[in-house]
Amino acid sequence: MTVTQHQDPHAPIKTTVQPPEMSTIIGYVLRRAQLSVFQDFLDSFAALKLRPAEFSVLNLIAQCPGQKQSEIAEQLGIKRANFVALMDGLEKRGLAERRKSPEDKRSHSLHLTPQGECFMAEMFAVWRTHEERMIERLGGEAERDRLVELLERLSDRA
Amino acid sequence: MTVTQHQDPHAPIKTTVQPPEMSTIIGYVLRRAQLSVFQDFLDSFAALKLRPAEFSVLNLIAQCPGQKQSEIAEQLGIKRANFVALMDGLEKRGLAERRKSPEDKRSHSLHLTPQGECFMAEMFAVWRTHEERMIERLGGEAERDRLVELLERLSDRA
DNA sequence: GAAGATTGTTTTATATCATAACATTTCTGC
DNA sequence: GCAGAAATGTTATGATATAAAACAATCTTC
Repeated sequence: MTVTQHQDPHAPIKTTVQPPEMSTIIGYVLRRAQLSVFQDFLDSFAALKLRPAEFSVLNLIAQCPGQKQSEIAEQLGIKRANFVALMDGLEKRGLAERRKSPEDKRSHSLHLTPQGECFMAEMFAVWRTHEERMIERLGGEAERDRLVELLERLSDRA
Repeated sequence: MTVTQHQDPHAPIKTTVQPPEMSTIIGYVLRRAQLSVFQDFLDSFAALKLRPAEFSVLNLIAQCPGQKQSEIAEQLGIKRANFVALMDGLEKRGLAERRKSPEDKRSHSLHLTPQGECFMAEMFAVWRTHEERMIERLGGEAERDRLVELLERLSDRA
């Protein structure tokens, strides 16, 4: 429904610009999609009590164990101050641990615990079914690839 | 960098699943893109002191004046309790107003003020340059259309 | 060795979001 | 018509996310 439907066709042309349809606004559609995908993620991981940020941290530690706290935090765009509580949680649950680095006694290098390694198997299984569901929404792997490429163009800033 | 790079090729095959590359995880790439686009939006609208939610509300009111508060809120996925303060702000700035509906004395119908109409012109000008910048990042209008279509498949849930 | 930068941490402030409760008004079933 | 249920806007409250400032310990630079 647009404003013009209510305007007298013989009335002088309005100087106000036409409001853009919400469904064409990139940021809006992007936000809605992100919320929807995150909701599915949260539902999928409710039993494991794992948040997206925690998933990402565990995944990054698994990919490259021994990285410093601030390195992991920065990769995810998390301020190091806010990363502390997140890491405390993972440590309290026995999934990951901080080790004092001998070379740099300021920093903590992050590792998975054996329990954490075990947890990852469950985590990946849950994640894969979630991801398959998203790919199904998109229509297939090809569409997923196209989407990811377009999204990376949007975020590839300095 | 992957875990396999550090594994002895003669070691027994690890039973742990390979961690997925972050850059292939739909939710992650989606979130990063959304943050990047929103950041550009926030920078663009810093002078006008307008947040994405306020932009959307003004836009929806302009598209269809007279809608109830809860209708606007629901379209944007905002809880009506949280919508109150948002609308208070727009009203205090003289951009929009609540009118008591004669038919339903519980509800408020929302309208732009004359000042609000005037503000919309500035708002659209700023928004258009922002949107053009995002389209440029994507590579053109065709890419924007493809992206929007894929994103809508992701959020088209009940 | 001194000055400055880095790392992890605590504290604080702000924004976002969900939930519950409430008064007023409307709707529904009978 | 009326009693109970639902809708609407509002307030209050708690949880979560995010940002910034300050600090101690450590490292780097000169």
